[in-house]
Amino acid sequence: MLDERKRKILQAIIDDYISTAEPIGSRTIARKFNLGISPATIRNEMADLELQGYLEQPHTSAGRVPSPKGYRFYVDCLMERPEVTPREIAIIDNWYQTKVRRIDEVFQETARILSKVTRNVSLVLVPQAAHCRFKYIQFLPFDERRAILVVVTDAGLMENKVIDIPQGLSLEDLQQIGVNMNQRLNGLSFDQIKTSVLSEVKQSVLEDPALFETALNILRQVLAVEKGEKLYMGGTTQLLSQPEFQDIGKVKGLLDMLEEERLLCDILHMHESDGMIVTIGQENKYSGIQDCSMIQATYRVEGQVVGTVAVLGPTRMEYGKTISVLEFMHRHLGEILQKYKI
Amino acid sequence: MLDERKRKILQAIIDDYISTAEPIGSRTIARKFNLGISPATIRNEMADLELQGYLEQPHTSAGRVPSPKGYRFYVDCLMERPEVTPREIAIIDNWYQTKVRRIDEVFQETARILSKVTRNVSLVLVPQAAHCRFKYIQFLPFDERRAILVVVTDAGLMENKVIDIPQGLSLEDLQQIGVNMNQRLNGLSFDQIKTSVLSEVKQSVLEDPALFETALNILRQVLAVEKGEKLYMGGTTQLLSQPEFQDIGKVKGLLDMLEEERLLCDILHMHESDGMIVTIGQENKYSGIQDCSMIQATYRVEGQVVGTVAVLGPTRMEYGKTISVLEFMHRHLGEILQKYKI
DNA sequence: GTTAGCACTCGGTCAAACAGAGTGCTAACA
DNA sequence: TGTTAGCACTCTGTTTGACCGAGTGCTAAC
Repeated sequence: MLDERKRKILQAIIDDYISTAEPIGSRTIARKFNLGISPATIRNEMADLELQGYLEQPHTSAGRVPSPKGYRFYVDCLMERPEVTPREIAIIDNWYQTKVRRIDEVFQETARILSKVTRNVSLVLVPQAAHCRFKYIQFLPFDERRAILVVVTDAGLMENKVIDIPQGLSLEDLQQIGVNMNQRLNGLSFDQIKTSVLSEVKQSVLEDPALFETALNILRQVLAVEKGEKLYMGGTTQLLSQPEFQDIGKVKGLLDMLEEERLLCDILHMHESDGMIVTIGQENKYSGIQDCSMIQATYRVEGQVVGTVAVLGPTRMEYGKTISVLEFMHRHLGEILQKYKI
Repeated sequence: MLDERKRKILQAIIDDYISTAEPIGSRTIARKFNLGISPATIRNEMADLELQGYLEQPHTSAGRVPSPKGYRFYVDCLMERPEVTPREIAIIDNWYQTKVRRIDEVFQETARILSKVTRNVSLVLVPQAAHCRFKYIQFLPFDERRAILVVVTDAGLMENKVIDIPQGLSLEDLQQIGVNMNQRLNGLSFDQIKTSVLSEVKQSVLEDPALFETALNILRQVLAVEKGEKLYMGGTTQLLSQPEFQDIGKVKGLLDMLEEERLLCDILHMHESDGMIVTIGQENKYSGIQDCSMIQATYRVEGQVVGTVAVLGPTRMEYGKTISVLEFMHRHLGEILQKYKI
C-alpha cells in the first residue's frame, strides 16, 4: 500500500521529527537524507502521504508532522531497533550492583534506571501476589494485646502488620493456628489461596470451633496484605525537558495524574497481554495521556503475571530505542530476580 | 525602629503581596485597606521602607514587593496567626481515620495532608532509630542457605532482610545468637546500642569464640538496617500552581532537587533546634531553594529527635497559616503515634 | 505633617511590517 | 510518464513603534 519510496520518506520524516520535535519540510528532508530525489518530488509524495493520513500539517506552509496513523505504521513496519549500547549496559549493570539489597529495591532501581536510560517516565508494576509463593506465616510477640503477623514468601518477607490478639486467645493459640494454616498453604500461589483453598481451609484446619472466626479473620488479613500491588515510578521530571510539555498547565495535569497510583494501575492493567505493547496517543483509553505514548511489557512465568514494566513519554518518542532498552531490562530483571527466588 | 504606621503599611503590603503575587502600589493599599491616609502619604512611607531595606522595587514605576528583610520582619513581628478552621480539622481527622493502618502510613499520610492543607510541598523526615526502642531480633527460616533477619521495635516491625547463613552455622546457631543478643539489648534505644553497648556485647555474649565474627556481622547488619532515615514527601506538583514557578526551567531544577533524598535530609538537618524555624529565601544555605522559604519543626521526646516536619514553598508563602497548620499537625501526630507506642 | 497635582518612567499590549520556511502549481525536461 | 526547476502564495514568529495604564517622586499648597 505504500511503495518503497514513500516508506523511505515517511521514515525519514518521523525519524527527524522524533529527534527535533519540529515540523519538517521537503527541502530539509532532501538535504538531510540523501534519498536521491529533489524537494519537489518529495513534496508530491508528502502530499500523497498526507492524503492517506500518515502525515499532518499544523498549518499551510508549515512542514509536516506524523499523524497517529503515521506513528502506528512507523512502529509496526518502519522503525529501526538500535542495539542497547555497551555504555548503557555498563550503567545498568553497575547500578544494580551497587544499589540493590532487598527485593523491593530491585523494582525501585529498575524504575530509576529505566527512566534514566530512556529519558522518559518509567513505571514498574509488581503484583505482590504473583511473583512469589506462600511459604509460611508466623506470629511474633509484640505486647500483651498485640502480635506481629508476618507473611513469608519465596521472594523474602513480604508484608507485616501489627494485629490485635482476639479476645480470649493467647499468642500461643494464634501460633497454633498459624502452624495449621502453614501445613495447608505451603507452596501455593496467592491466586490459588484466594480462589480455591480458602473455603476448604475454613473447614478442615480448625478442630476447635471457637477458633473458627479468628482464623477466618486472620486469613482475611493475610489476603488483604497480599492483594496490594506496588507501583514504582521514576523520572517524572523528565517530562519537563520535552518540548511538547512546555505548557505548565499541561505538565501539571500529567504530574497530578502520575500521583494517582490507582489510576495508573488501572491503565497498566488494560493491556496485559504478552510481549511488547505500544499504545500511541489517542489509542489510550484514558484522556489524560492522549498526547502520550506508552510502551509496556507484561511478563509471565508459568502463566502468572510477574510484573509490568512501562515507559511513558510524548507520542514523539524514540520507539525503537525504548523497546530495545525495555527488552534488555526485562532479561536483566529476570536474572536478578533469580537470585531472590528459591 | 518602625513606628506603628510604617508597620501597618508594611504588613498591608506583605499580606497583599502574599495573596496576589503582584507588586503593589500606594493607591491600591489606600483602596484595599482603610488606614485613613492618602496614597501620597503612603508613597512617602513606602519610600522610607524601601530605603530601610524592607521593600524592593522590581523597576521604577512598578509597585513594591517585600524584600528578604521585609519578610523576616513580617515573620518575626507582624504576621497574624489564623486559627486552623474546623473544616480543615475535619479533613485532617477524617483522613487519618480512613487511611492509616501501619506506622509508616502515618508519616506518608501526614505528608499528604500537610501538602493538601498548606498547598505547598511537605516533607516529613523520620529517623528510624530514634522514635523507637529495640525489642528483639529474630531469625526466621527461609531456605537451606538463608534466613530472614527481623528487627522488632516498640513501634512495630521495623525492617527485615534476607541474609546468608554463615558457612558452618545452622539456623539454630543463629537463633541462639539472637536469644543472647536480645537479653542484652532489650529496651535500649538504637543510639545506645550503637554508641556504648556494641563492644560490650562482643565480649560477654559469646561463649563460643567461633561465633564471634558471625555475631559481629549480624550486629552490623542490624545497625545498618537501623541507621537509615525515611523521608516522606507530598504535594510536589503544588509548585506548578504558583505564579513564581511558571518558568519550566526553574521548576525542573526544583523538582530534580526534590528527588535527591540525601540532599533534602541534609537540608533538614541543618536546623535541628527545637520549635518552629522559618528560613526565608537566601537564608537557605543550599542555593537550589534560595527563592523558597521553608518552615520546619523538629520534635523531641526526652531529648531524642522524633521527627522533622517541614513545608517548602515560595518566599511569598502564607507564613502565619502554615505555622498554625504545622503546629496543629504536630499535636495530632503526637496523639496518633501514641497508639503505636507501648 | 499631610495631601493634591503633575510630569515622568517603565512594562505590557496591540497592530503593522517583515523575514523565513514551506507549499502547490505550472511548465519544462529526460 | 515521472521528475525537476521556478515562482507566487500562505502562514507563523519576530521585531518595531505607538499607546495605555499603573505607579512613582517632587513640589507646592493646605
